[in-house]
Amino acid sequence: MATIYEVSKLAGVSLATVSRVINNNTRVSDRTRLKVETAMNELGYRPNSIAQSLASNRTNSVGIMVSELNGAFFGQMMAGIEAELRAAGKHVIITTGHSEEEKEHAGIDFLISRNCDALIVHVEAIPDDELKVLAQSDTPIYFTSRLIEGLEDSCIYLNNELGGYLATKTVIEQGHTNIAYIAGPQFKPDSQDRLTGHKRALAEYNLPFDENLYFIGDFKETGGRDGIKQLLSNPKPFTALVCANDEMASGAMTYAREHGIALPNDLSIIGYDNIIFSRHIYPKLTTIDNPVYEMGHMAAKLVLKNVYKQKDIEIKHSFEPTLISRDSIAQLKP
Amino acid sequence: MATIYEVSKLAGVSLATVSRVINNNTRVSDRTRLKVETAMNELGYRPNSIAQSLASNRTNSVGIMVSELNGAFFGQMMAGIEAELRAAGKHVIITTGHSEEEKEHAGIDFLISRNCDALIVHVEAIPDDELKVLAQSDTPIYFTSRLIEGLEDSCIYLNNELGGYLATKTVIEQGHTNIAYIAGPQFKPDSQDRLTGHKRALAEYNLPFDENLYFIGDFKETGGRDGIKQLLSNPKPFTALVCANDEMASGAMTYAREHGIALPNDLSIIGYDNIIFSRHIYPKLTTIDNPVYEMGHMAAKLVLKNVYKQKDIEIKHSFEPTLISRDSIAQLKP
DNA sequence: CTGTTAGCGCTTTCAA
DNA sequence: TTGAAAGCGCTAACAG
Repeated sequence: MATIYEVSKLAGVSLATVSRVINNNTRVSDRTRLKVETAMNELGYRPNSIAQSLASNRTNSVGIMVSELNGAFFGQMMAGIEAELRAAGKHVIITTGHSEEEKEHAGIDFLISRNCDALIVHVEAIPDDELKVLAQSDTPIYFTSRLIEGLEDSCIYLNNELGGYLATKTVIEQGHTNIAYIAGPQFKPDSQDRLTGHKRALAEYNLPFDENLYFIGDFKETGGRDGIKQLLSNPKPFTALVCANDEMASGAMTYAREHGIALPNDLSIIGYDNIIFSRHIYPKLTTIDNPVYEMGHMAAKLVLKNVYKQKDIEIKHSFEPTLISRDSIAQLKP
Repeated sequence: MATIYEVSKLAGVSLATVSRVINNNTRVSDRTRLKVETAMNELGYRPNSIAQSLASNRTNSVGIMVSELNGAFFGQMMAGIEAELRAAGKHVIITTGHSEEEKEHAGIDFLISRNCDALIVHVEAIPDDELKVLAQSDTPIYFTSRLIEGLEDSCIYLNNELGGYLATKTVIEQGHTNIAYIAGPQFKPDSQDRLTGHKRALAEYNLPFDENLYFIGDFKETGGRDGIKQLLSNPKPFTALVCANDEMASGAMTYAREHGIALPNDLSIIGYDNIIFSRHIYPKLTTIDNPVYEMGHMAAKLVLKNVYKQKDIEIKHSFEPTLISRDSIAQLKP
């Protein structure tokens, strides 16, 4: 591979000049630039990005940590981030945290050690105060789907409390009063907030929160299956089921159907996230839209603005969930 | 951030010695090693991976290119690769090709320019001969889900012809003779092979291939919708529908149900890939298992063995698809 | 507008 | 077993 040195020799200029044309540094005469470019083409020269990074202390790469590489939610998130960053000539290094505190720490350490210019991370297990410590690091770090007190400017988040409220309110307004709830893992802030919203809606309509109608799932299909199974075995009957995400709703629907429960007539179900396949399951799932893709974009923009100093970028930190009405909720006839 | 130089001063040894303990180079006395390690801890020293890369000409990173970041198929692929590589202390740089020739070229160029030690790519648009040229590059490059003549040792692939054959044979054996087929984009080798298998099964049972029962989709839900809509409007009736992937099968199912077609009694449907949600749609989709996760693992192992010279790794280049029987096929009563 | 010259932080001969 | 020293390929003052 040709180096900058060979280019400079062939073009009859100095190293510095070659470097200037590589970096589009303005102060190069057109004639010189042409000479250099010709030499570069002739040699098939391509800058060594490692050397560039070492010398400039910039890698043009941003580290991403998601919980899982597969899974519709994180797919959307990554896609949103990558699209924006790539368009700006930056690239992403992706790693996973698997929602485990230790692995999340390892992932962040790893990304920092790769000299990323910035990090965009979706952390679920590490508590807020440790995050605040991490945020002191030389590497700027931004958080998705999470609002950390004191670090608001580094967060892009969804109003999950509102989403949880919306979901439950929606079924209540269809006449349901016996409403079961399958929550996500309670160490995850998202899950907590959604649950809080659920309780607020209940309270608003003077409905009690009943432990017999409550189950904590794992945010996966199995959580939905296990949840509805448990709920069905409790003494308390219910006509509606609110799930803290679409995967669990899907799992619950499959189980319900297998056990002769007609959907949505015998049981109304609402999900959360509006992941791609929610409209392809049967009945089509009514759910709460979580604009993950847009949030991914915004997180990337935040980096572009703060770290790469791009101008004219508007940042929106807080996103609002919206109701997506489809076919999985039946109006309860009195 | 502390550098190796400061560590060497504090430990009272040379740079070279510090470097040796970083790299577990054997020839260091225990006493010296201890001194150095103490100094490293004291300074909170962490090697600068960029500098390491520049000096050693090794980045410990492997570049991955997939078509999409979201999508169940690629999620599985990435997860398989990353899990294996990460366990070996290597990491991944991920980029996308979007199944477009130009973008795929750009993606590969980009990864090479990042000095990846190797590439694992899922290319769909670039033709074989260009791939052979790319394979000459200094950066070793491996291919998933594709068999390129002359580059067999660099490929991890599925026998898609067999899968296509299996799918169609399965519905034939349930008594169906009027079988529609929704193919994937025909520039993709996978799609071609699956179609070839379909035709072989047809031929084996002396069934004609009828253009009226054939549609080319886009491998997405919309392809399935558009496909079945078109097929239904053709004069030729059919009792079974073979889809070249699960997404399209799902789209077709949704459309069919919306139009009063009972599944699977009025129409049997079989998919391909066995992506996660295929078991959660209704009716549960009978499909052909595509062991993407395992293939991802294997691609990573190939890199570990060939590039990082790890011993005792068994490589399997060719994978076989298998039938996953679920509920979307009905036996045709004569 | 262009060239000179220090490094960036580390690895890797080569000698000792 | 250890150290000295020459780069890896490039950027970024600074001087001209």
